Amino acid sequence: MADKVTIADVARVAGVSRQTVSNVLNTPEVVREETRQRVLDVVGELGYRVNRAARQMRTGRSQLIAIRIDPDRDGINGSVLDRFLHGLTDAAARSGYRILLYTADDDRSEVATFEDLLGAYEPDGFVLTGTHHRDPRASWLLDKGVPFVTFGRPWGEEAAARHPWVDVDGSAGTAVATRHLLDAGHARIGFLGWPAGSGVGDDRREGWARTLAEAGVDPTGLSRATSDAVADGEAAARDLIDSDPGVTALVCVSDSLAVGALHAARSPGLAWREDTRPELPIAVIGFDDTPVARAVGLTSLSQPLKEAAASCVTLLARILEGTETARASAASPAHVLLEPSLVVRQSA
Amino acid sequence: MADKVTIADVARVAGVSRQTVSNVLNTPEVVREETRQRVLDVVGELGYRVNRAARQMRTGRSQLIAIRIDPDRDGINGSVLDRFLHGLTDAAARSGYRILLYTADDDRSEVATFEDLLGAYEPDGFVLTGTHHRDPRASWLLDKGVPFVTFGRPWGEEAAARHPWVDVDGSAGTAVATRHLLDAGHARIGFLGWPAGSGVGDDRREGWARTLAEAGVDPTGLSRATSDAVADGEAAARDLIDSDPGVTALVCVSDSLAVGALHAARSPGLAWREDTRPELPIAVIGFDDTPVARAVGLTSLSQPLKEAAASCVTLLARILEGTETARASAASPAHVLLEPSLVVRQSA
DNA sequence: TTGAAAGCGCTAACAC
DNA sequence: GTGTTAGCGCTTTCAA
Repeated sequence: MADKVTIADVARVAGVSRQTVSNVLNTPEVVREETRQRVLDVVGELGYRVNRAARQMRTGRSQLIAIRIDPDRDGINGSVLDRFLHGLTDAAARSGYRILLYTADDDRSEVATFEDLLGAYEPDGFVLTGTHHRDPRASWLLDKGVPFVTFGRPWGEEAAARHPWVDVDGSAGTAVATRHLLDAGHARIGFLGWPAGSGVGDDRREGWARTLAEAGVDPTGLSRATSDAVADGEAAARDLIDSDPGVTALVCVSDSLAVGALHAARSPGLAWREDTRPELPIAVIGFDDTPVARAVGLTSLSQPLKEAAASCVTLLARILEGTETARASAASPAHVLLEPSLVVRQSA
Repeated sequence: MADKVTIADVARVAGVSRQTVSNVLNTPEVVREETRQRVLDVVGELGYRVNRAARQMRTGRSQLIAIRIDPDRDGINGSVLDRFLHGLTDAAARSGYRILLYTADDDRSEVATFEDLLGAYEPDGFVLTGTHHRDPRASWLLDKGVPFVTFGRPWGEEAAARHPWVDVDGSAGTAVATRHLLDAGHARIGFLGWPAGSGVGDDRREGWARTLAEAGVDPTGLSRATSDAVADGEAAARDLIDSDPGVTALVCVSDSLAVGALHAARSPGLAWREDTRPELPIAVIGFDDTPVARAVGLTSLSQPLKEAAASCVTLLARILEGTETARASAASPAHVLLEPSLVVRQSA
């Protein structure tokens, strides 16, 4: 183990009392410049670092932010959360926090983990991801007055705006994608989405529908809903293309569905279409700009995950360090909405 | 915040001393069954949880395991570490530990982070990934006597076997892949790898070369080395195929290269080969079974990451909890070598 | 501006 | 088998 150097060692070497050292570290403005500098020198010299456990006992602050890590469900979209996690770890470190990981199988077990963590490690706050309608996790934390930020809007009406959040504007993203396709000469642009009811999915569909309508194209009948798997995306794309031969492009709610759509669009079964419009292959745009998109040349919408993570830390730190309490912030919670950007590749 | 309930509360309600409660929790065998049960009941009733910070001050143990999180470099292989991380978080929780995250840009800054972390949060141990020749991180931890396990063998001769490690047998994996191709009727099987010098890459190449040689095929000239990008894989595959028309299958060191190889294998430029052997398309096998492999139908070698993570925790916990010190374990460090498994898809 | 004392919640010794 | 004492390293009163 590293040789443990305490505040007493620093005090002794610098020839001051322990409290003076503590003051230099926590309230430097109260110490004379000369003393301050001498203490700081000794701190550097000895490689002193405040012991978090001891400080925590006095202040009740652990400098820990807890977040859940998921197994990548479908395997394709998993990478999104990972990039977010990296950004979070980075941003947290810069603000003097560290990230504590936990796993949970569902909302209920996650709440149980909250209790566990809060009782044992006492993280100062939580970052919640994958928020959804009537999220019991947010309610629980709100109830206990535990500081937290969500990456994802509070979709449920009831919980709306009762806690700070950071999100990426999905409908703005699909709007940009749709406009890109319109500009490229496509008119009948389809949408492959998830079943209605998921906040994220509905939001992304809305951006497509709105943009299409604005361009004078009726989106009715041009949308399909399916679960988030490559095979489902392929089937849905095929169905849509077959039912409406005028469709020349597809905007998808995820890269998983988009990869499936790409399979369908490039399949030999579609060869007959070459008669109809030989030089215009079916364009496909995905969402999330995952490694898979890069690998298969899929145009996709990229989320500014680094910025999102940094915003989460900023918002959380504001509650943690500011005068405002969790409850006070609940009165008028801050939020950040970021814009995704279109990464154009061969597929569109 | 959750209402803080201390050991004193439990003692009072149960009608025993604080120490007895502590004994029930830490050395239950020393307390009378009847008392033990009563105390446990009160603990459950009050929802008491030991405060880690306080315990840490006494015992010096934080119940924290630190690991670095990387930004996914090439984007494809990144998912491997993520699945490992999930498994680690899970396994650690089951053993009473939590995972603390940190980032670092290189070995030097990682060592600096070690010092920081050790001085402040005092993690009980580290899990190192991406080990390589002459790894300064392992030496530093070894030097300080800090417990750690590496996911990845100590490739350098000098550090060999001086610390516990867990790894997946890359050469066994490529051997299985090569044998699979041989069984399918392929003879001239190529290999797309990384430049010599990386332990992992050399190991994987070795498995292919050995198996091919065993089958009576001289591997000379059938191997190409390149950096780990899809485009590089495609170029290398094309080069290999062009230079040796007899090549009908490729084993690749990573899914990134394999995806590139797949592009080359399926490209129209190879149409002329149909004359040579119409019913035998060029087979490709990757390594890591990433989401990309699943998405593009690539046969690939899957690492047992969950088991690897669990083994890391087991090994670390043995040092942390056993009588053996970090130094003692350095004398004859335990290690675990796991076998990857072949996931067969359309590509081979 | 600096120093002395108290105590956060816990567990390792030791006494009972 | 159970209770008492002390102290981990720090910060927060309060006094000098």
